[in-house]
Amino acid sequence: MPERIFVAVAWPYTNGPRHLGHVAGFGVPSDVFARYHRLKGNDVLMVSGTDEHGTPNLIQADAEGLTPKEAVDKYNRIISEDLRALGLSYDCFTRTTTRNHTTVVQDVFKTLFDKGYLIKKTALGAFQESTGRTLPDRYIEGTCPICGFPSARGDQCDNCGNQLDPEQLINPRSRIDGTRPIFKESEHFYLDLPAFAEPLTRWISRQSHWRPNVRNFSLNYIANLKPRAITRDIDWGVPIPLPGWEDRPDKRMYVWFDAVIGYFSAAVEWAKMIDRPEAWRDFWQDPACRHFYFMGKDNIVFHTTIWPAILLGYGNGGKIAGGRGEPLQLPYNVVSSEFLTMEGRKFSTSRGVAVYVNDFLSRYDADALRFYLMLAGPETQDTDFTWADFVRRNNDELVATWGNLAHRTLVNAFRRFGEVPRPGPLTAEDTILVETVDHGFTSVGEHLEAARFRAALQEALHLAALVNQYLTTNEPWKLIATDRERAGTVLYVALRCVDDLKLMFTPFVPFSSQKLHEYLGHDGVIAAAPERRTVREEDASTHEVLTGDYRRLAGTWAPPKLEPGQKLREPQPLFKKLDPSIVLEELRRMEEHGGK
RNA sequence: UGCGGGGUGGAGCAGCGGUAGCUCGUUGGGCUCAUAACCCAAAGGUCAAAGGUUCGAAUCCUUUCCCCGCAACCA
Repeated sequence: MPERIFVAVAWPYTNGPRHLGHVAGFGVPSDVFARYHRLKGNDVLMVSGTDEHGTPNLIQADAEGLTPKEAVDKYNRIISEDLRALGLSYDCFTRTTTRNHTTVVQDVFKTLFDKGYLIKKTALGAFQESTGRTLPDRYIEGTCPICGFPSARGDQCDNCGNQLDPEQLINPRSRIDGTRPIFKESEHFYLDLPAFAEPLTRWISRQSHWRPNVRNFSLNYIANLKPRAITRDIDWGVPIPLPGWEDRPDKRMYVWFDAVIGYFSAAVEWAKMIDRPEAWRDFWQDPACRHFYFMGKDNIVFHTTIWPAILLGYGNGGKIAGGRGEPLQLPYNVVSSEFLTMEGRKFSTSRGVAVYVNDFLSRYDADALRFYLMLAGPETQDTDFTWADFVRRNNDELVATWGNLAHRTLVNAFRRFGEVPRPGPLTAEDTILVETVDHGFTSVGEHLEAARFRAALQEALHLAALVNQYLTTNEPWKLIATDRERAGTVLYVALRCVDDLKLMFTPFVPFSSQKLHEYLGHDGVIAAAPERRTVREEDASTHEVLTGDYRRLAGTWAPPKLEPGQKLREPQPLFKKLDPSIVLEELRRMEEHGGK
């Protein structure tokens, strides 16, 4: 029976193009997961979008001499094009500046307010005089009152390590424009997190399938919950839907609050987009629908405590859910990644230690990157991206093991038979190989189910190696002269296995799997590509989303039928071998951009 | 500084009380349908450091060092 699977992917921030570290952590893993579930025949909804409000976006806009809207438009376009080119199959990759998102966020806010989960409090905040905007602690610097370090930040001194409050700094100044910040009292709404401590504790305690560290960490965090501000003094964000607040240009929702609600609003948008405006309920109000969240490790508690608290508070209330159906679903699991470093250093945009996705894809294939990230990426611990390792894994593992298997099998079969050969009687060895590879749907599938992507890919590669071994031992290219039927049988068995493996590799390397599908003489799509589409909203505004039709696939997560006599198409190598000289080239390129 | 995670051959990982194992890479040999797979052999680790428990420790305990995240109005 098909299951419903909701795949929620972290929202990239629009203050610049995204680099490999960003897509390594959540982009590619979530897509592999979604593609696997679709092949299994499950009903998948995968959503995300760009996170476009907040101070860093404003600062970026100022730096480029753009209005905030112009700047986020620009980066939304770049980022969504990157994700499309990577083949990330979102059902709805949208943005936080849409009409729909505003409506949903305001509904959640209003509902929490009506239910008494919001607290009004006054706190001392720092402001930039020129703009009247809040100045986050880390954007203030000054002389450390403890050690005298002249460039201590408002939250802590990098020299002596002491934590600070920004008003303690001597000669505080804004890191944005150098002016002296003003400290004044300001009134804000806080989410009453302690009110949810008990239900959250009960809920998390039951999540025995979470990784122990995620669970323990979250329980530990809940023990010290404090109310958390959800509004700010800023003019770029979702307006606060309360009398006396909604018309104030200087008060907006805090960006983290509006962004996290995107998981819900994007599903609502998707439902409208497919002209079934209630369809989001299938995913958000069906207790059997499992929600998987993909993010970097720095975001875990957000998704295990703060976001669930908002969902618990909202329940099935508000205008959107409208008192109908079940309360909104809580996360089933959070799949967090560790961090990727770049040639031994942290990614740093300002220091030029970064490889941007669009830049990377202008020279290398998406599948090569996807393969590398899933095999050597930061799944369970921080890992280092090096160009040398990228080249090696591409050439020695992707090209040599899987690409070569597919190619040698196809080339031999195509040249000698032109079609899938009709097999004679299968030997015990033939049968065992086919059964072993068929079993991959179980073994690889179990790993994917549990989000153990590296293990899943290794298992598929291992099976490919077995088929390589089989071919070498049975030598159909020699048999062809003496025993054409046996040669055909061996090639049939190998093609059968390649057809199996094609499906197992599809979630990882969709572009080449689709090509292979066609070389094998099949029709239809097994790896649907996302596309950008324009959405028009009620207020006539438009924006672009990344979406696609992924529901009618010409393949399922099970041994396919490969009919003898099916015409093969002329094969081409699936992957490109990389010249080792690119390692130096890329390192030089990085240095030119300031990386040292 | 607190809390949590991690430090095992060149890389990625497994082992979690009985004197280190897997995959890839490296070196030498064989074979060759193929974007060279496959086969055979070999090199390479004082398991971050020190102390302790034990007949015996990557494996348990203590301390230290290093990396990372959270605490910190960063999203």
